[in-house]
Amino acid sequence: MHEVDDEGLAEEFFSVSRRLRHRTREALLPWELTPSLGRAISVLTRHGDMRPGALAEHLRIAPRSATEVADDLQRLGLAERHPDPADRRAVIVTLTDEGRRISREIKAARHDAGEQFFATLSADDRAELTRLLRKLRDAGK
Amino acid sequence: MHEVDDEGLAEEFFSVSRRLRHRTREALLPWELTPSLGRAISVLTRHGDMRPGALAEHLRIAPRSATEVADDLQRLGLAERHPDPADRRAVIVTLTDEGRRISREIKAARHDAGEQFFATLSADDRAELTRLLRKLRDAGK
DNA sequence: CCCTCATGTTGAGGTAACCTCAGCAATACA
DNA sequence: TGTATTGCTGAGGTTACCTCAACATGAGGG
Repeated sequence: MHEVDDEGLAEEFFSVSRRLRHRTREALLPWELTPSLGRAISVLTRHGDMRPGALAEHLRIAPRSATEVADDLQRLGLAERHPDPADRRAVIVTLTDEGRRISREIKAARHDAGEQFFATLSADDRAELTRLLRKLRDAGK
Repeated sequence: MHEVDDEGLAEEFFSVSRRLRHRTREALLPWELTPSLGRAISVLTRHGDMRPGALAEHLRIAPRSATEVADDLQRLGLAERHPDPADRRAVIVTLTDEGRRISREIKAARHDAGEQFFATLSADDRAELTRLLRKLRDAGK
């Protein structure tokens, strides 16, 4: 019954996070996709085509970095850039048919990987973890 | 009241983890230390001088990467390498006086940063989170 | 004592996933 | 119409890892 060590809490976090990334990477290996591209595809699937800036917001990365993500997706033939009819400065990143196909495939794989990784936890624990993470994510804007 | 989405759980994790890293980095800014060096110092302080291999285990990174961490600490004058008297293949990484001094200083700063980051959570929530992270960390060896 | 195998560290070289800064084009606004 | 803002991207970092292979040393068998 010792007090909670917050420094250690952060360390636990990093440690678990790195392991999770490893697992996710393995799960995506059959498609030669990195975790970050997997996340991007999943955002595009869930929220529909969007501009790089919006993608950046969803992924919580700098706008410039979303350009890179779009580049990679495009290079893999999973996404395309189209001019935004509403604003000639902007482009819209859209998933290709292939992108959508892959998206469906990896969704299952990723779900399994998540399942496996978080399977140590009971359904209640997972719900609890989700609640705690949301709190941390939403804190400070 | 919608069901828990495991894919999202992983995403939450990455998102929160990156934010935590940002915060930690800011906290260590006065000492020009990166989070990973901060962690290394804290391991050396808590568990005493050790060989790179052991450091790698504690940090859960590849042995080769611990060499790099040791390099950086040495370059900053915070650690030194000494031959292991028990095994001439090995070296022992020891904190310098400066290293120990810094260690004490940043311990407080890091604690504060952790405090601040996890302050959103109640004491109970923090305990709960620690429990969940330990479970995840210890799962699979 | 030698041979082989395992262990500890490190050089070389690579990667993912970010970042900032500056520039260009287009839009919004006063 | 001039100025500020917005959206994207080129250029050029950086961090924190990784693998692979070399090299020295140590440990155990015969």
